[in-house]
Amino acid sequence: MKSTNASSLVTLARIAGVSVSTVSRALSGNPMIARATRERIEALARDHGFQINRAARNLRLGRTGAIGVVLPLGHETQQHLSDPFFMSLIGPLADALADRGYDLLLSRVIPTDGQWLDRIVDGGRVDGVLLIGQSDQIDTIERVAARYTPLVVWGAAVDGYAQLTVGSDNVAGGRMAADHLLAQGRRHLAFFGNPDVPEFAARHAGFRAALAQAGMGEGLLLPAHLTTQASYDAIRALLADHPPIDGIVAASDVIAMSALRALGDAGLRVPSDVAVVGYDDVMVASQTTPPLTTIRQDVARGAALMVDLLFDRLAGTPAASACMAPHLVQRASA
Amino acid sequence: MKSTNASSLVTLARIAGVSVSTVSRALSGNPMIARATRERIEALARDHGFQINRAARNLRLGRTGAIGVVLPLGHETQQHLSDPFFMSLIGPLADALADRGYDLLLSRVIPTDGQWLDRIVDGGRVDGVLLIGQSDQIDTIERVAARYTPLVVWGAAVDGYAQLTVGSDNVAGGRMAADHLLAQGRRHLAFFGNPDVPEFAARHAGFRAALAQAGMGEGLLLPAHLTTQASYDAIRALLADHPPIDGIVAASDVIAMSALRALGDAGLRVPSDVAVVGYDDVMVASQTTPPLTTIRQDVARGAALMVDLLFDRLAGTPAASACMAPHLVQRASA
DNA sequence: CATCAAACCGTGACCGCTCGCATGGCGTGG
DNA sequence: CCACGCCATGCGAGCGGTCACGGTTTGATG
Repeated sequence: MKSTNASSLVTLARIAGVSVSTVSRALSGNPMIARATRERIEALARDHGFQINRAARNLRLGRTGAIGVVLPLGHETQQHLSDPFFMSLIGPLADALADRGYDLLLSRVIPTDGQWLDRIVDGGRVDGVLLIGQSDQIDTIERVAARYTPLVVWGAAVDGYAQLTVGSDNVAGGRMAADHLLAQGRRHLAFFGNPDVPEFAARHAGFRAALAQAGMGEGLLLPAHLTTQASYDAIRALLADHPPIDGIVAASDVIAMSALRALGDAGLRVPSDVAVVGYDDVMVASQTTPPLTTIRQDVARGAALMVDLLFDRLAGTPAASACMAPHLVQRASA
Repeated sequence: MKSTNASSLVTLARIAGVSVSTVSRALSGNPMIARATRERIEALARDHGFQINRAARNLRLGRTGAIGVVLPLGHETQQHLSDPFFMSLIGPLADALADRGYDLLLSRVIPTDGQWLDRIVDGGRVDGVLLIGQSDQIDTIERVAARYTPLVVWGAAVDGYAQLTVGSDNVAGGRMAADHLLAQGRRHLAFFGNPDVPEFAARHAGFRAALAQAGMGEGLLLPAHLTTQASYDAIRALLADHPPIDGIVAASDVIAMSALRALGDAGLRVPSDVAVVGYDDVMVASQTTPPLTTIRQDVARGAALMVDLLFDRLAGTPAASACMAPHLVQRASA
């Protein structure tokens, strides 16, 4: 008997022969309503395809019912491409938020001033914010996080910063990548990635720690940008000097892919001449030639964690930054 | 004087010394309000960081202020990975909708029955729906499109179907890819892709048309799935028979990348032994080895078009499906 | 100086929902 | 048999806007 969509609670109430408030309570599972009544009303609602008006409900409850998911694109102003790793977080986030009855309000921002995040949290359009990556905006984020609690960011937990973060242990990941290369007998390692991005800085720190521990010095640092063309160019330029490199740790798979291509174009073979390990294990990492050895982060778990922490914050429950252990996925590039 | 967020129209009205309705009208640009008054109120609103409560506004106006962007994942039930091409559409869509003051409500659905789209459009949570891809759900989409007009789908315009679509000319694209291979002297062509997806079917049609015109017969069809592993396996299996293939048109870049890897693993060189052309020109297409020759679709323009058409529909203006010309991006794989 | 439009602005109802409080019905002890 | 308490339900205000309608100025005009 799927009839025309009963437009409001009053319609349903009239049909059921009870008051509006009874219907409201029945549908929201309020125990004050007798079981029989509730079940009768629920059945009626189902038959008439009735769904509560969220806008009205949220207005009354003084909330928006939406969570902002924002992608800051601070480090890549020339192109609008977003990192495939971050894009892959969005799907699981959408699912997790939907499970909790919240809408996901997506926005991308290219930070032009220090106020971009203030505008979002003060806009009154969301009950909380999930930041996908710190980009090079960690200070702005920190300032806002100090006054706005329902904010969770994917990225690095940096000492002295209070922002609530979820991420993998980037130091461990960087170390893992370097150790893997060292274990293969590689001796001249380079790290490709812009250390202005906190996650990359942490990976670089892990990389250096591994080298230091092995007594291999500092290693080389190439602060490659995230855009593919820029990093390709930078890598080509570096390679032109024929530095004695036999192992590369890339701060992301995207950079690793640029490296793969640059190495190939420079006549170097991977992994025989130089081994490459990436970071993230994005979907295409297994499809490169050779398939990319990389440090995997658990996207699905990370998304779930971010949402959990955010709702802890919304509920006033104390919440602590979460750090997940990354692990090495060995393929052919190293 | 950025003070505490003036919480409502009445607060601002009190501050401005006018009535609530005047503030409402001033802020919505109603010409009934004197210019001076309006500007004064606008300044006040700005100073106090006041932003209109969208939930209340939308409730009163009887709309939701949100557009649903939905990713149907019909053809890839085992994995949740979404096609990078579709993911890349989301960013520009978010921007275009934000420009129009609408929120973007993202959801992914794995169609389990024929009602998934009905639930979305009848849910009353969105004013319109943008479907990212037809997947294998074209009939469900068509049924809903017949009764629900604010619906635009990215995909193929199929003869006899009334749904409003935006997409590139897939037949032309498929033909273009095949012609490119034929022009290089390739004679034994194969098409990799599942023709249950309407866009892929159209690309395949173009592929066959090109072969027919060149008198090269039908070509080979491998209905590869979209998941990378499945398509890789299928391609390896095909290659194991050593068919006389010297050119491959892949229905998407993701499939092309699987093909590249499968060919390499089978000891075949690209492009000398077999040339490969992909479809979409996703970000990583330029990073494969060899870089992928592919058929490019203009994502940004497509996103803008989808939003334009949707708002035409919302306004009651007649709108027609749009078809954009694809073009060949020649790199090294063919 | 009275009159009247035009131009502005204020009043109040209402969008659909939630929840504090009032109310009705019924079982039970005195 | 009545007073009392408790449980299930109804009443109505109000969340923050919008807009139809009516009221008040203002300036031009007879």
